[in-house]
Amino acid sequence: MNSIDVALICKALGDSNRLQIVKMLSEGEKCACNLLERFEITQPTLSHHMKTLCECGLVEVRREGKWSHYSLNCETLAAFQAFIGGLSCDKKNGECECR
Amino acid sequence: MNSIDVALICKALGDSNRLQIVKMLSEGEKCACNLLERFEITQPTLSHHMKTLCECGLVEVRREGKWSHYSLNCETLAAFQAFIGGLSCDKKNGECECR
DNA sequence: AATACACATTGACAAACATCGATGTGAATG
DNA sequence: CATTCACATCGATGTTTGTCAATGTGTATT
Repeated sequence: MNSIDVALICKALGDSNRLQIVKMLSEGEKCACNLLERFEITQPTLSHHMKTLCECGLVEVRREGKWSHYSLNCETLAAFQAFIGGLSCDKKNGECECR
Repeated sequence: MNSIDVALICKALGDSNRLQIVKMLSEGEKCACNLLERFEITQPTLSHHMKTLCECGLVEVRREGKWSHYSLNCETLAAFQAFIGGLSCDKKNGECECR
């Protein structure tokens, strides 16, 4: 997973509502109407957020009749977790090479 | 670490330049001028990005004479990694309860 | 003290974004 | 077939954001 993909996912998670949605999906698959119940946003806004989450690859949708079931994409989530988990806070090599 | 803090960090990482900066800081402390060399942005823009990264707590600064040395904040990074790492893609509980 | 350097702040602006009401679409139901 | 339901799309709007040129601030150097 390259940096552009990671940045897209981070941008998607940078909205509080979308982060909450992802947290809910972390508990298991949810349909749109169940998600909508838990937020103080309108249905078009939720639909827009789900589109954003799907487009970055973090969320996938399973259509069944009238309903849309959303869940986290295992492959994307694992790659994203690997990227974030790979960051280190070591302070080594602190010399400034200016001038 | 609560969801608002995580969303702030994600928003900060949602810009490609800032994500690249964080990746560089993951290799060790860097001063602003060394960071500036590696991006095609002006100095005020870099300064603005560093402020964003510091305000979400992910980056900390050490001033030394004319130079500002930036590095990742271990505590914040660990908490963020724990949050992201805690997300699960299990598909359990997929029943839609709409009507 | 005058100058040069490293970085921050300000002000401006175009682009992107979150949100909503209105409307469209496809599936189920009567 | 008309209606209802679940969800997507469209168009509009106010807000946020990334970027830059200009300028300010504090430190080192001459």
